[in-house]
Amino acid sequence: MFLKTTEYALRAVLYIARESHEDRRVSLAAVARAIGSPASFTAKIMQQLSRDNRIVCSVRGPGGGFYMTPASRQLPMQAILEAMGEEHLMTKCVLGLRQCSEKQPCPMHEAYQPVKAGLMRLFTHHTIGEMAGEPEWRKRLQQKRRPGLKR
Amino acid sequence: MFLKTTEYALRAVLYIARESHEDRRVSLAAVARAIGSPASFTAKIMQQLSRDNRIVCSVRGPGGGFYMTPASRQLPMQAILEAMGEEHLMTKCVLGLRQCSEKQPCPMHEAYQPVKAGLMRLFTHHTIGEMAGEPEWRKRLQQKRRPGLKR
DNA sequence: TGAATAAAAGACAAAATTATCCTTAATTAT
DNA sequence: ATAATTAAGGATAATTTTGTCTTTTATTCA
Ligand code: FES
Ligand code: FES
Repeated sequence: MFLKTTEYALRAVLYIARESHEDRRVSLAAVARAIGSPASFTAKIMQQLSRDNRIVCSVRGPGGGFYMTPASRQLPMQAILEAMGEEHLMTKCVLGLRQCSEKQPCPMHEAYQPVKAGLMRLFTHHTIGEMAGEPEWRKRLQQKRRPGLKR
Repeated sequence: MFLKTTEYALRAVLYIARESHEDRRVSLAAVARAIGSPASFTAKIMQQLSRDNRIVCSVRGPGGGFYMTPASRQLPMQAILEAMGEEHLMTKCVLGLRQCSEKQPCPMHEAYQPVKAGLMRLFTHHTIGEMAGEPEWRKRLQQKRRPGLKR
């Protein structure tokens, strides 16, 4: 579905949102650990996410790290996709045609419509803060290491 | 969503299904033209799709080309994904975690469920032949060339 | 002020995907 | 049989994505 970069971004933002809700600022290392992605790669992703402090804010130096303001936690999930340049995935044609519309529908368009609508709804009708929600069973953000795979 | 390879595959199969319904066999060149993908790349994809004649059948030599049997047109769309090794996309976690299940749901799992179900339904409840259907407005499989982009 | 810390930025490397080209094998028609 | 046609297969290249490493900049604290 999404690029790995974007998947990491979604996981990272949800993690930071949760920590920020408890007024905790988190380091790059902590984010990487929490979402199970390589630290130096995570760094690049965090740069995209904290550009202009649009989604997450960053502070350098001792005790620094990343956090989200209550305001940015009110952003729709879509904002993460936009920051990663993958918002088109919600609206693109399932066959990869340049545009998806009723005007010139592809053979799958009609049947795909509900899925597309669901995707759009998923990312526009839920805020980051809401998705990051508190219930214990919503905590999973890191996959268990695949045994015998270094890193 | 899918790899470009898979998008091409979906378009190619739908095209061939339609032609086969009219008892026409189509050449590689015709397929590439119809779906707007580079011919030599399309060749590779066709190889995957005609391996063991599982989805499309191929015949070499003059007048040769590709076609689908009525039986293979009865296959669910999913079969194309399987042939391309992308069937996991229907069931994978939207955050990219290794497994997606109620047992260990990610923060988006609940909200994502309807989309996932829709995706699965889309590819399991529709046959290739059905998707390739006849109505005029279902004919679009090729995107107009982007002006000023060589190929 | 100076040293330590942590993210930003940039250069580079590896891997996967996308794409091209050339040779081979199968089939048909002459 | 031979030549022509068409897909299969293999090698290689370009591009994009993914990942690493090093240097720089900002911030804090002693
Ligand atoms: S045009 Fe293909 S899904 Fe809408
Ligand atoms: S566990 Fe993430 S979508 Fe199901």
